[in-house]
Amino acid sequence: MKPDEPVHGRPTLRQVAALSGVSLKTASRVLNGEQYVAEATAAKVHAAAAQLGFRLNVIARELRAGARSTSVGLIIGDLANPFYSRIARGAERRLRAEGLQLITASSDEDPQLEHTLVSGMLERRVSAMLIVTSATDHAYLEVERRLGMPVAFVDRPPTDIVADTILLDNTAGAQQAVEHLLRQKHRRIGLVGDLSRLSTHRERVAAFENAMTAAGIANWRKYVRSDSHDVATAERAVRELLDLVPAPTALFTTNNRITIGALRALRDRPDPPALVGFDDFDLADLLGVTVIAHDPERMGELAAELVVNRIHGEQGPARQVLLPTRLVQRGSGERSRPARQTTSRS
Amino acid sequence: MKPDEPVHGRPTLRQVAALSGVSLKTASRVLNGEQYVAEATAAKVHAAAAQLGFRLNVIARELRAGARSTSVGLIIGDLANPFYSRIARGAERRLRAEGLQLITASSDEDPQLEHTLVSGMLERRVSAMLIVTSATDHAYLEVERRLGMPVAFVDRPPTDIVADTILLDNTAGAQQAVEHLLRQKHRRIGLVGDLSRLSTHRERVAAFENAMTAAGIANWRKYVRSDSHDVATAERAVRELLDLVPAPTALFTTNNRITIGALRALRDRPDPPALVGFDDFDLADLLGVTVIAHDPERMGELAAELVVNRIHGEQGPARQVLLPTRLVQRGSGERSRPARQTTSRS
DNA sequence: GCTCAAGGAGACATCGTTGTCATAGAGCTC
DNA sequence: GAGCTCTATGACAACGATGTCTCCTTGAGC
Repeated sequence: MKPDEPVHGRPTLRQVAALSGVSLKTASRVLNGEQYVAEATAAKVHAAAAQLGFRLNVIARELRAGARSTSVGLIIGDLANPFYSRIARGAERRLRAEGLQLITASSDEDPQLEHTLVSGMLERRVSAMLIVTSATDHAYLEVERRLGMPVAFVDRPPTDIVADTILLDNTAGAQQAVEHLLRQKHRRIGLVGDLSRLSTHRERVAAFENAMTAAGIANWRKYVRSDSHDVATAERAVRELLDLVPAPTALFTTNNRITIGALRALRDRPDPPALVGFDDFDLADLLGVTVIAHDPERMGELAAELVVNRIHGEQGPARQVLLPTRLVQRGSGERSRPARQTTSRS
Repeated sequence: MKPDEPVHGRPTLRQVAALSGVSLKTASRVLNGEQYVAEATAAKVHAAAAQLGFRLNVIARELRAGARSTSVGLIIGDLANPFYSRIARGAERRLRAEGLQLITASSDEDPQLEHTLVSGMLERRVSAMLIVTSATDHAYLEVERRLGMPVAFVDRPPTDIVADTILLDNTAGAQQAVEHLLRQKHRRIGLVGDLSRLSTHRERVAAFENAMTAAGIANWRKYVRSDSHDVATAERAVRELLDLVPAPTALFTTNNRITIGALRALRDRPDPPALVGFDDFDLADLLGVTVIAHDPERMGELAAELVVNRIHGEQGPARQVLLPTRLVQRGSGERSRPARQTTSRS
């Protein structure tokens, strides 16, 4: 009487079969709804399964089938940052439509941790990876690509390999921001930026630089502060900028958290500088914050779309998708025009 | 020459063994860092593994080991809602410390979808489930509990089974909100609430009712609007309330999205009512919104902690954890005291 | 009465690993 | 040199499921 011996632990198909007095295979047939099973037999098996609380083991099934698993990995910086969680939401939506399960992990923007997490997911045989990378070394993924593992990069391109990539048009976005401020006669425009390691940051700063230079402004570098990594450090960086003499009359903040840090720094200022932030965010409208908006959920969806196509066998060369940004004027970018410019000749 | 035949697809340990001319088991030993392997052999195997781009199949390993998998499932309403994504973040942090991988899925507050998602995760043999439930029927989980599957409910208790549960002290929180408004002589206090199906909503409404009744206010029911399910419907509900004659002089909104909807509705009002919202949120401080604050990340962490203990074999009865809330005054709940009360006798 | 098709059920191998056991040789002790 | 330990390796079964193949009954058709 071995069959029903392990009273403890989750029942297996073998136990269901034993309890209902049929073979393993017949039990399998019943629970998978295959044909050529007598009704009476099916009833017995179903009863046994219900009694034991049996559930098919999808893991074992997938192993046996040798097919790819039904999960897709996503690495983001921080699940609690709305920018990322929206990417995740978009990806989840698209994947679910394919019966795929999203597995998300936060890297804290740490390249080492990112690598560990990606490896863990690959060892768990996800059928594709979506990565918002913080790393600069992706060589380890080259072999994966050759083995046919679909990998899509989101928001930031890989540096040393070729892969499907979904990016924002950072250059156009930053340009929109700066030109908007320049049109209003701002000349001393501060920039508060993210970790310089991140490509998004670098592109936005480069576009800033180009626009400033094109406008004939020379000393812009003095008003650039990079490497803010959270709201608090951004707030400090903004305070620093505002304490300069002469202070900037406008600010460009390069992501949502930095914009929020800036808002905190500006809270009690009697005559706050103009502000344009990259990334839209909840309540930006109520706070009247002018932003460079885009659609993170769409980005996640598109990234999922790319890997889904690869999973379905698409073979073509790596694709690059560039998503547009748009300037949304809400007041903070249009206020406090520098009436009497002090024509600072540094 | 069968071993290295499948050039395509991910290599298996068998192929690594064949390429390096050792047995399957020896290759396994090398890649798992076991002892009793000659250095030269180990080198050969490592070389072969590197050449093929081999990665151990954790799925197969776990199947073989018969042990529980290293993943834990989490069901939330919506990944893009900061309240939920913070819960996820907290859970992720705690689970990672145990080497466990979080698998998150959004139920859109749909009981049917929730059931499907939970079943899918159980079939994927997660080693525990964390659930922010939107359902009222959890009988199907009773058999799981009996089989030793750790299940923790977060934010909302199960109705028909006993399980580990982490809740906010909704009663105290709502009471804090209402009493705060009552102390300032508000008598016509409106409530805008979530789906009445959700227990959190019902508890908050019940506490509201008790506080109002205790204060001798009779016609409170007229100012209650439930079943807002997003920002837009909440905004509409608030506009409705404000159009009543006499209009409420204060509002209590029962979650973050509803508070945001209320803020939108109040935006252009010359003489906005006082407002206290349940749930803290990003920028509430800048907007001067008085809230009933708590710590969703902590909630996720504690839930993870509970199931981790169960996974480690803890056997005791189900635990109930109640997390405190606190009133954070920021202005919106303290403004516009009803100077001349119109003593409306309805 | 015989053939043949179709329904119904089981034996067995297999997916990619690892635990257990067996084996063989080297080096040591007495 | 018999007996032992220790290192290094391999054969085999097993985890939980399913694809393939085979076998046994029936019943229809002639």
